[in-house]
Amino acid sequence: MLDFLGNLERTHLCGDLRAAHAGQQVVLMGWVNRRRDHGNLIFLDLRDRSGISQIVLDKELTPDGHAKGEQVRPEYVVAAVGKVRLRSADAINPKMPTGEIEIEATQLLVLNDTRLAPFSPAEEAIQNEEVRLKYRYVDLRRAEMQRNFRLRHDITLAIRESLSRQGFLEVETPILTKSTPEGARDFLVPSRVHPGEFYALPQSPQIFKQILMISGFDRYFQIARCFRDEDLRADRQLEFTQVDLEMSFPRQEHVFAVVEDFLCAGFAAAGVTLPRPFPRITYDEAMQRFGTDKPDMRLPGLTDVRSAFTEENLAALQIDPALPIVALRIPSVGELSRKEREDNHPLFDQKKGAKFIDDFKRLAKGFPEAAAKAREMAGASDADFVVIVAGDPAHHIKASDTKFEGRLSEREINVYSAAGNFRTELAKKYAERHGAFNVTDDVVRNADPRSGKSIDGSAAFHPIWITDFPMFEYDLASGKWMPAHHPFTSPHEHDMANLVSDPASVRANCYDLAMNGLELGSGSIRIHRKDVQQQIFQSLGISDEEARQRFGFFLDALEYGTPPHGGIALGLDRIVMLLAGAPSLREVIAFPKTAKAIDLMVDAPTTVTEQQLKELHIRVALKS
RNA sequence: GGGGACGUAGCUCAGUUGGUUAGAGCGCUGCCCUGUCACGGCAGAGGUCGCGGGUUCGAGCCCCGUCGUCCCCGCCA
Repeated sequence: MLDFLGNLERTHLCGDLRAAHAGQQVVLMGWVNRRRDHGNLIFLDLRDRSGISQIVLDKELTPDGHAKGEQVRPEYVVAAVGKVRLRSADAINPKMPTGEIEIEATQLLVLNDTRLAPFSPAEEAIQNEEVRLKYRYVDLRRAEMQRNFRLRHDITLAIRESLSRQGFLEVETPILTKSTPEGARDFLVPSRVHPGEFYALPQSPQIFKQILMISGFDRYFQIARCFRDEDLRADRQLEFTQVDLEMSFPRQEHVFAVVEDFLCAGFAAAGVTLPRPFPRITYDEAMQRFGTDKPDMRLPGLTDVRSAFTEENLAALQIDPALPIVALRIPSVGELSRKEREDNHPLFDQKKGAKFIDDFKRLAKGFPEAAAKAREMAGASDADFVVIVAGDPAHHIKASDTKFEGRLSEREINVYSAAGNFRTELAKKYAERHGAFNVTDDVVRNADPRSGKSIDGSAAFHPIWITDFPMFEYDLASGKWMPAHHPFTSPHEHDMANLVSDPASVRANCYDLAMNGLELGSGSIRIHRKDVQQQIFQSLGISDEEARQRFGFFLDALEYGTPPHGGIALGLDRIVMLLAGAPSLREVIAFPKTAKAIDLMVDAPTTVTEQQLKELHIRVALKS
């Protein structure tokens, strides 16, 4: 028999009670986390979003409440009325924040019962992701998930406040809009009113925010939902949230300062101090030092070990002397057996025209000096695992040989990136041995978001700006230069003259923010002049007609007094994921989709009725 | 589109070389218990071994297919 709430009002949250509340009359409401029945004495752990308090139901004190206590089961929703009392010294539970007190109940109301869920929110996460997502409402009751979403709220709020303080205005842009030029597949929404025509969901508010600059808003931001119809990953969902911003008359410096301010504010909200300014490196430097444009700096970078080898060495080892020769080092891995090393070989990307040497014993037999010098240059101790990565003359891949003074060629980048990818994969595999990621786990675990205290995150989180990306990338398949970014990215002013003649030499005025091996965001100074925009379209092989059809409205807008402007967008979900120490975005998104793009709780997507299709002028033609 | 891992009770898992009636812990149900907090004790229920097909005297185990979840490549500036 269930009780009505009546006039009863909750006075406190379960997790807030302390010894100081002793003697106070309280009313708590929540879920039965656990029940311990000792016959004439029953303990209930009552849980709400704040935590847990112990309710004592004594048959002598409250025969009625005790009788209800016998009937309740875990996850029943109850209200407990009673007095806070200090526990006797031997009954104190030091493991609980509320362990010094308990509620001596005078009344227990059973507000609702429950079906038995397939798992208990009182426990750790179960392994079965399918069940967790189907019963997401139960999963979200778990303390860990409650913590993640409170963290997400705190971070988002701090970011909003920071941007508002810096003069940014939050403006909402349409969800039903037109295909945007972000390169991913669009989600389309059929128009009922306009047969055969479709809206697209935004991949980002890109064009709208640029137009807001033309409109004179000067500084815009939005915590914006974005949609991309691409396959999912642990760090990629179909819909995700970006901290999106744009500002007028900026130099790159200004964008960096704004981002560093709000990101530090977000980290501070999570109880972590991030030192400023963030370090910066160019794209070429990032490739040389880490073999990737999103370096994880918690591990040693790549070392140029060319000088460890003589020309004869290189010839004997069949290494291309014209390409980089680098060593990657994973600390404290210990000596690997031949089988262990061979198991690692699939982790090396064969398609980059590079080869590797991971058998130092063998190398030392043939080339003792080179082997010793290479290890020494890489700063390797005996326990460190070192791999040499170099160009393979036997597997010369198709790539551009175009080489500009002071810039990396495509081939060089390929060798670096083969080394960088191998480094990342090995680092993941041997994480337990080198322990370089533990510092991040420790900081995340010890951070106390709402305490007002902040712990030093400088060793745990490594933000880094990557600048001076190439404007174009050589596409092996088509043999053409393709845009590396969306077509509104401004080239460097002094590279502008080479746009058509030497596309490979042109650097883009864009930048990425990376942290711990994750791309957090990406932005650029935009093109604000119609003549430059036309040149870019031309060099990208986009015809006037196509440009007009896809973004004619935007080209028009550009002609009406467009200020120089630029901005950036950071993945909010990823920021929260890092600070929650979560292995997947699903842990920080309330209702995420599976790797096959299914929402298991609501069961979406589904077919729709013929009537709905008819109204939308849609006919479905499935491949048989 | 491709590669890999997993799928046995509600959950976490074990299951030997293919061999009788498929096990454990937790959870669940009932009874007992006034100081537990992962309470304890006694008793009990609970299985289409993801699904379909095949091999075999015999399949949880072998083979083929399929479905689902996860991870990765492609894709996502």
